Amino acid sequence: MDARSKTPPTSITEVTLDVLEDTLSFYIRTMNIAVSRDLDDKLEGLDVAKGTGKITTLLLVDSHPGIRPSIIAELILRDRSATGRLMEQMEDHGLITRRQSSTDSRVQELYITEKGAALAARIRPLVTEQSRDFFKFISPEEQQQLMDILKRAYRRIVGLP
Amino acid sequence: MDARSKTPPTSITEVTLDVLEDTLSFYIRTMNIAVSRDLDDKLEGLDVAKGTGKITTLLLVDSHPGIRPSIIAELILRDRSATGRLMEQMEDHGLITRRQSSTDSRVQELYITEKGAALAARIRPLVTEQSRDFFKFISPEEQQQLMDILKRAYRRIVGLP
DNA sequence: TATTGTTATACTCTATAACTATA
DNA sequence: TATAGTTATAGAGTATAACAATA
Repeated sequence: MDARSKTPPTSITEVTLDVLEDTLSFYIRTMNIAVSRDLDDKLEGLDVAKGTGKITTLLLVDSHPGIRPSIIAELILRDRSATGRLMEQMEDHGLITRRQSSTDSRVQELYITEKGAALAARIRPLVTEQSRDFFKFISPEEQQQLMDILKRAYRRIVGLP
Repeated sequence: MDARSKTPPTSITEVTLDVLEDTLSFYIRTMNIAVSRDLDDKLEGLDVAKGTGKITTLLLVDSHPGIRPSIIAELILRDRSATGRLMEQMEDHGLITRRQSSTDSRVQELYITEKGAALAARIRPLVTEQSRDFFKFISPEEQQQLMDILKRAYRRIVGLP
């Protein structure tokens, strides 16, 4: 059988997504676009909007003073070069500071600034709320299911127990 | 209480993700990075690697001859300008052709080429397999659960019933 | 020899706005 | 006045490779 249609579709309701209809990675990828766009809107103008990594970095540095860029790199799934540029950008914005470690001069220690701490405090509720609101039409039980499974996947991929 | 640690962590296992630990959008965004990277690897050199949209476009045009760019734009969550550039790129690669509609000269009809059809046939199993393999460590039942929920979210966002 | 971080490059995506042509 | 598609631009992310300094 062939799913090919005879006349061109004139509305999205006449379209099927071919094999993507049942492909989990397709939904992850498209939902990422939607949820990231919504998050950017909610954080507009806030110095951590746009792109993945800024929020995680800010919260990690705030919660773990002295954390190293290479650890953040592993957790946000970026390489060291991308992470380095991210740190530089956040330092330029006055959110974090970088210090050379006294015990191993190759490594840097990251510390939050006052401005960074204030921003962290401000975005924590926003980030939580955005996720909850965005998935509002999915029941809390299913949201939890979804998160449990994805959390397991994430932890496995970054190498957490 | 304060989750702040006293000494800098030296391994990712000593780190907690702050509020992101329980934030669904965080996991969607990070899993997107991982799954997209893996998909790019699996499709390396294949003219549809890199970026979301090329695969969907190729399969949609193959399954729905004469489909319009604006319909594809809605389904891949891009605006018309981004979609237009995507169409141009795929036409340059000889995968699709664009024709002006005879009934409404504003709209274009997209058609697959021989080369495009061959590529579509080739990637269909690859795309399905990639998703299955990538989430192999999650049980088939849970994969299905995950997909059902995300599919519902996707359909709601693009405005499908 | 491995690790941490830097630099450079080239490519792609994203968002916005202004524009043409047609309905 | 609304719709389909184009063009231009600025900002961001991504991948890769080569590099310096240190362990």
